[in-house]
Amino acid sequence: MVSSSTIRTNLTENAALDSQHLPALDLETRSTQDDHQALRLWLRMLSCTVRIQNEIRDRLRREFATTLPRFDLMAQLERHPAGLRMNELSRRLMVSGGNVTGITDQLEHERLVTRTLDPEDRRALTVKLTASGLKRFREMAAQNEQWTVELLQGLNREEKQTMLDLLSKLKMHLGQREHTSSVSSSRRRR
Amino acid sequence: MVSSSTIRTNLTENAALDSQHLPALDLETRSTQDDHQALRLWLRMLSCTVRIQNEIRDRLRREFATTLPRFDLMAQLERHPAGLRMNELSRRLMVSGGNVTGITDQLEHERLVTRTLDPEDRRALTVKLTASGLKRFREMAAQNEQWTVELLQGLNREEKQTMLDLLSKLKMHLGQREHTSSVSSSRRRR
DNA sequence: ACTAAATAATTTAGGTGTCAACTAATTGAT
DNA sequence: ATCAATTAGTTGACACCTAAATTATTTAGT
Repeated sequence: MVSSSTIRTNLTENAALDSQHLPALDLETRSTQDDHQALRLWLRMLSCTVRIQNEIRDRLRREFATTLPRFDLMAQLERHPAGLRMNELSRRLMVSGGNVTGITDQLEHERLVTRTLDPEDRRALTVKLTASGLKRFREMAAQNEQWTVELLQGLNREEKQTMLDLLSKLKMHLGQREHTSSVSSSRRRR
Repeated sequence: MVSSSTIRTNLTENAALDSQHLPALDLETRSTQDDHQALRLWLRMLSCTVRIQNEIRDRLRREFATTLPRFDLMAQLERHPAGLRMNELSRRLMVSGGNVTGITDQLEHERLVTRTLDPEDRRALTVKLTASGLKRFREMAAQNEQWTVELLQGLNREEKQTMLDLLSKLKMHLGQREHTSSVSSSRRRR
């Protein structure tokens, strides 16, 4: 559901010390320990993601003269042959509407997608892949899949599955927090 | 070691189906299965990272009127009170040198860092936090740590540790691949 | 010593990203 | 039926980010 975006976050990891089992700790130190654990996990996650993303960005540029945002937008359209509206793309790619406008402009100019007026709702547009857009995307997608396999080789099948499961859990909780936080934050601000 | 950056990558996850144990599969289908597994893992990782990053970016903007790249650069400087040179910052933040120039410009203008000439090497500059920069950073860092604890609440202590370990392993392999790939890619291209 | 190669930092051009302000169309409460 | 509020999309201003070119300095091979 996310889309190609530039990850930007604080990465300040401190290698080494991956304490395997933490035996009973003084309860007072526990919360600070947990804090550091969360921060370290976040930084390491970000670090890995940025590395992989930078590598894939480079390869897309060198091999296909394109960019990640374009690729991601096309990926969404490939899964939805009937086309998607701008706001749907924005939601799925997790970027702002203005951003989607810009990327769609590029792709339209390259004749890889089309914008068509929605007869149901004259405010809306439907974006679709063109035939050549689809063809181009499939070439890139095949390569992209191989690249991710290569880049994630460091983990074996079981490890990948474990991580996938943990990330699912995390994602679910992030999704839940979404509403409560937007309510509380808008309340906070007015 | 990474720094705040904008993650940009293809996210196209398909919710559901987190098959827990995969019993003996037809060997022929195995490789494709693995491919999809790697791709799904990558997309889910990206999805989670982008969400967390977006949330932290928003909070930094609202509460401190700053940005992630600025925060990340300051975080590096806080760990190195003697200061860092531009190329070191670039390496640690995993962004281009030109980018570091721009962010440093901003922070210097806000009087949060200083650039001083390195007497040892007249090409080089040393960037340091100012007193007010350090004060400001510590306020933000405390909040930032609380935010990450909150955002990663979805995983318990053991789960966070597992994920940290898996990411360490992944990161190590990514680091190893670095050389071989840069060699092979430069060889490929000329 | 001299000069070619390497290194540190900046600049430039262009894509990506945000937010906030805007236009146009639709919805919905009276 | 009307008109305020909402929704879809675009635009503008500005920050970030990269790759490639540029300047200035240092290093190293002869």
